Amino acid sequence: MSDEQYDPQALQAKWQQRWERLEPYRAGEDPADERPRRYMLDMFPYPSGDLHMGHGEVFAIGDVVARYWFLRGYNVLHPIGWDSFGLPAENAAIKRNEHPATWTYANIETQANSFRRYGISFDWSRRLHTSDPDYYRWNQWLFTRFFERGLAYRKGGLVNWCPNDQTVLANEQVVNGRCERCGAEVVRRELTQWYFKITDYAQRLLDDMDQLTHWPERLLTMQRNWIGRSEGADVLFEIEGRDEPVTVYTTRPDTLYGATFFVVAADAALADEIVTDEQRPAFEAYRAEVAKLSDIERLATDKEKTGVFLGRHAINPVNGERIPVWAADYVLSDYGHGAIMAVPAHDQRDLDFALKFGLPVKVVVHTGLADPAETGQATPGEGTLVNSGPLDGLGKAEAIAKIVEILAAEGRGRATVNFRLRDWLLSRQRFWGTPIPIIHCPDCGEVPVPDEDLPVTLPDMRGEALAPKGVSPLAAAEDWVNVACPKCGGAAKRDTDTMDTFVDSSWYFLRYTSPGYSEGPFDPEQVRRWGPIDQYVGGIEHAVLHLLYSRFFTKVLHDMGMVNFTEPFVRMLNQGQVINGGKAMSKSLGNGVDLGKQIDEFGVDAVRLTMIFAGPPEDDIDWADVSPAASQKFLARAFRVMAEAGAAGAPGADFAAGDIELRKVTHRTIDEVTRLIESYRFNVAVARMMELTTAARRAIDSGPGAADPAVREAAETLAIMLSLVAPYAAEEGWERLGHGPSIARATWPEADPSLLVQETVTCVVQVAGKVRDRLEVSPDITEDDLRALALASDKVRAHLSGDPRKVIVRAPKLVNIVP
RNA sequence: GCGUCCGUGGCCCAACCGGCAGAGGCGCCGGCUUGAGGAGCCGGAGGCUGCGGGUUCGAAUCCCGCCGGGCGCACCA
Repeated sequence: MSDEQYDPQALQAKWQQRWERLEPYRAGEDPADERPRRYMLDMFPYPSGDLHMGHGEVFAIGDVVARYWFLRGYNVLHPIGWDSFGLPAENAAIKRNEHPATWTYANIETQANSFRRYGISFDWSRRLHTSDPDYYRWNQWLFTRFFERGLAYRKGGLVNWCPNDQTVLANEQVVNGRCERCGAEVVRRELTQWYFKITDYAQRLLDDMDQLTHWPERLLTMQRNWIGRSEGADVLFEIEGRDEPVTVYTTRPDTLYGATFFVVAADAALADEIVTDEQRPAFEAYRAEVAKLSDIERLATDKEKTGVFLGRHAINPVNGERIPVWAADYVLSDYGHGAIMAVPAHDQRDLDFALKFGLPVKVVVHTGLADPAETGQATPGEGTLVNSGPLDGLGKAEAIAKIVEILAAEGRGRATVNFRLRDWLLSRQRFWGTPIPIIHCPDCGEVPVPDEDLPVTLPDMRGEALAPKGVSPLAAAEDWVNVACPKCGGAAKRDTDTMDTFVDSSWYFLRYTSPGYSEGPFDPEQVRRWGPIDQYVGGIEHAVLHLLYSRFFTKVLHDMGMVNFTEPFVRMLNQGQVINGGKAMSKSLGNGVDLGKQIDEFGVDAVRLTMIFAGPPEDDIDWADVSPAASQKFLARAFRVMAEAGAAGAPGADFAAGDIELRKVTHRTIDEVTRLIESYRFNVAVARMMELTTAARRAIDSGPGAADPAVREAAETLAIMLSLVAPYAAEEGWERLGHGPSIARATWPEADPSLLVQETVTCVVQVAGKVRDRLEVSPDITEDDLRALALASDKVRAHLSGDPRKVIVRAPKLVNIVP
């Protein structure tokens, strides 16, 4: 019976080769192809080495969906590519004294081979690598378009600097004061950098979330928090001795009468401008102190308030009161206007500051709570306005409306909206990325490289030349840097920074629709045909990185008339992590599990099945809790059913002649698995496949036997359903059942409704909520009949002493009698 | 601290709209098979659904409060 042995490695060798020849997963390109289209995408990998367990999970999940769509008859686009620019390649190049491309493309080949073995249903013909000049030239082209529209600009300011990676970072890449990539503490530096004006799209990024009805709620919440919209008012304060008034932003203009001091961000230009000569030494000392703090120290919530008096006073516009102006680091220079009015009675931060420096506290909202000056607890809640002139007696909402009206009439303020979101800092002082296509000309300024000169390719640099020096390595490539200005022809220099690699990934999903296109980043016709992406699968860690940036890019491209939708990803699934023993796998813990070794030991199918069966796709998988060996056992069992059924008969049997009991199981399974796959409960779907396998096994051993058409029907059904998760076993089983390759071209089975109806159902009869009897009844029994039947039951009557008070009938499944 | 999701046999996990707590897997125990082991096949045990209250004829499911955990936010005025 060795013929029915399940030998995963042999099947892999056999079918991987055949699939490569058959290409069953190529997206249909024929414009006359009438099949409905679906676009399935997994977040493309960074080629850091071979594929790891995390990849194994994402791609196994995505493949269930893609393969299901193939079987449902869709024209499916399921592409793969590599996010191949980035720091690790550069670091490897320095260490090995070679070009970053060497390491990068070697890893890509390794991963591509592993993907092929892993049996993912990719359309390999659309493969792309973001580090190819053919790809990154379009980054440059897009950058130029953004620049022309004022969406890419350069400005100076304090930026996040990673001392380990020796480059600046976007706000999104700083997590709790640490570099998102390497974990080093980020410091702040004053630098001139390129930005994308994502803040122009803040409101739309928020509004269009209405379209994202198939995104996980927590992901939307993260983006909402990140964008951080708030409503409030701008209020103008005069500063004694300064001509222009200073604007502050507040969400509580109703508390304006309670402002007892004024705070300017210590690092804001305004502080430096208005500090008096007398206070300057103290201010400068303070500012230097603050500059030394890391983000982690600065943002510690339990940190004591610090600050320094600037020697000046501001005038409260509503009552003319003189209030002292301080500098402090709890006010941020890049939010609002970098200055605030402080209302210590009703804002905890202001109160902490006031109590520390002995500043007055004035209650203007009566909340019924104790005096903040006494308790140290600010009262930020609602109440009735007091000590506030025309606002007295009003509630919060009325007071805000009224004060805004008054301020507006006097030209001293207006209602406004603010966002926490900052512009996207995109320049990086590293080599292995897309050169920014700008030429700096002493006469013409920032001149974009003309489209016909794109791509600006990277100069050939390797090894030590790439070592981080705090400025881009490109600056050292003099032949490359020095160019003629495209406008005036004079001597000029290229910008030496490269783009954040998140630029690359912000539009790659559009390129897949026409990867060879040379007239633009993508063929708008093909994007219309395939887009937007029906299902995207990837990690939640990209919530306010890649997923936010891609949404922004899509909107800009929409405004440019290049795409016909405003949201790129219709449905989003965040898979969980693969962990081991309750902890993330890591080298330092020594608890890593190697995907390749798991596959060597258990086979691709068993590893994939384990990933899918472990639990809901968004849950973490603890590899210590699951059993690839058990998966392999199940696959062997399923395989034997297919092989035995195949050996006992031929395709085309009349299923209707088969064993009715098994047929019912098969069709109930089809019905349930279809629903389970469509609702993404893949783990439960696998459980149903296991049951079907058991039922078929029983039919072979102790029922009608392997030759019964119902057994064949069950086996064929099993093969097709199993192919979503275990393509090798399924494909071989399909062949044993007498079908030609590939199972990817088979049709998803349909349940016969006549086989789903049950002749009888078990009705539970309860007395006072306790089960006392079970009745076999017809599914369409009437309530009255069921009630009579239940009351006639001896077992029920044994628990009744007289007439029941109430009888609840839920035909046909339940009767509850209340005695 | 605030918000949010979650807590079901020893373990991973099911349970449609509130209606018999258990589908599937791991582990454990037993039987058949085998020279033995493994594999295979068949069967079994195992629970106050985190705790306390409430709504209901009926609660794992809905509501409130605790306890424990995950995630997010946390000087953004």
